[in-house]
Amino acid sequence: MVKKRPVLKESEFFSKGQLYFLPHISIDCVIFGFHNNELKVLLLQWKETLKWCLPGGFIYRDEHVNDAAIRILKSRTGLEDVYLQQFYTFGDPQRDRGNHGVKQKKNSWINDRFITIGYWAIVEYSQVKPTADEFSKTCEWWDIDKVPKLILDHNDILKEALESLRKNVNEYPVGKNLLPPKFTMPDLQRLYETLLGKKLDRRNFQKKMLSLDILQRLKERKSGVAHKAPYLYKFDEKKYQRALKQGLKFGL
Amino acid sequence: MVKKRPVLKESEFFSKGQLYFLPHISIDCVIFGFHNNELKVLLLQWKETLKWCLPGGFIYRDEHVNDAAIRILKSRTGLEDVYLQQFYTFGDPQRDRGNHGVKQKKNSWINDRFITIGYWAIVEYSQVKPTADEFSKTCEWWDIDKVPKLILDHNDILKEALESLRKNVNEYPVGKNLLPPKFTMPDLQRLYETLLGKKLDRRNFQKKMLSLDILQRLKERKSGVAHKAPYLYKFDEKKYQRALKQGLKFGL
DNA sequence: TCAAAAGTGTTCGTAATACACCCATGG
DNA sequence: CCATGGGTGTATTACGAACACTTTTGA
Repeated sequence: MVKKRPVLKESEFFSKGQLYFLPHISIDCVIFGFHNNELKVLLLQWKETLKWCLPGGFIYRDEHVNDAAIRILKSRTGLEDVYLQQFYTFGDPQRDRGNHGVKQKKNSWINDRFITIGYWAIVEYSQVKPTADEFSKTCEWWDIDKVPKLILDHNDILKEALESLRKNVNEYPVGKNLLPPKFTMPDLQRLYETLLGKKLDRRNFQKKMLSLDILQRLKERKSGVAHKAPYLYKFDEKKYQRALKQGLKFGL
Repeated sequence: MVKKRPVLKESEFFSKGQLYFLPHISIDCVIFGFHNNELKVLLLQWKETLKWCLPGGFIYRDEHVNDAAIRILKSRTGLEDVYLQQFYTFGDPQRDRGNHGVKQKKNSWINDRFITIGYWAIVEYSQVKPTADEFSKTCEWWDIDKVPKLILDHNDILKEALESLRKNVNEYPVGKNLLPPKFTMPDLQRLYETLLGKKLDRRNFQKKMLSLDILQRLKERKSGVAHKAPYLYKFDEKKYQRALKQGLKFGL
């Protein structure tokens, strides 16, 4: 169980000269969603500079790094129990060499060198309530192809996260996390096509997905659509969990 | 180019009360070798407690984390330019919960909580000169199946490293790094069998390896062996590099 | 009524798997 | 001289890729 932590304002980061957080170490989260057949990523905009960045935060001195990532994720999305994956730790001493830094206060601990631990998460778009933090003006979804220049090395981090996610696509059924509970086969295909960046054959795709034996076709069809109405599917929870344990391969 | 760093004794870790290294962050290296058809890992033994651990170290305040890993690796093996891979960052606040800690000096910075960044390396066994550091008595190769209880969570780290290495086996030709320049096809097969933990068919293995078109068969055969003398192979440097760029799949 | 999208099934080629024969060597 | 390990080739299978026809729907 993850310990509850108060949300601190910057003025409360210190107690008797002692920083609540570990110095020099931060966490950055790349939060992916899927909507309108587009892959989205959640970004924050700084109040003063109006520059964009990945949601991130620091680690309490007695907090598990993974718990810190969960906490940060929850504070920006409102979601718990999401698929969250640590993918790389960025340790360049000049991570701000691109000159998109956010130096704000002189001699602040926040201007020290930071090593950042990168996590990515896949979440159900419609469930997310994007929530800004104390330092930021807004928190918004961005189309992955339209992401602006971010602060520090956050564009690099995003790039690496995407690569890591793509590698996972063939080993983990990401649909469960990125799609709503009920979805159509074409929906699922769009998702994979977007993630993999290539077109897939409709029929072979369906065959492969069904052969994994983790989907359950519902009797209903999608209503109010043009052309022939596609069936709705959902993940069969039991089979899904069983398949996860023994590790399933996609090979798309 | 990696900056040269002096090897500091513990008494020299501080200058005017300022620690040379980043606090709370360490690096641990899992260094793999292959010898006598067995997968080996390089371990250090502490002088006082005689407990074993992974080679590790700290990060200079202005040093790239990857460079720190390279530096640590070189100081324990004498090798540069090895295949080194960051695989996970371990962030449990009670990493010493197993009670195999090495608390030595009270109130020392070294007893603080540490987050450690894990790297694994694959090296050519015969090229390595295992070298102990200031704190350790010896530095030795251990059979991967006979590794003793290590300090802190180092057994976990080793386990994760092995898993990460195994995942890489199918995407990276590890033979080049783990075998001597000249080797036989059975040698290569033993390596893969050890890494994957399963027997492979002799003939299919050879077919697959040759089909990758990165090996070059030499005219010589291995001498002084019982039974039919196997051919020697080496990696064709050009083809090897070309294959690496376009990414080759093994599927073993 | 017809274009566009969805459901279903067949063929084909390649790649993985299984397996058999001959050759060389040291004990 | 034969048991053991190594070199090479072939049959079989499985899976992914390519592809065709029918059905449904709203504009």
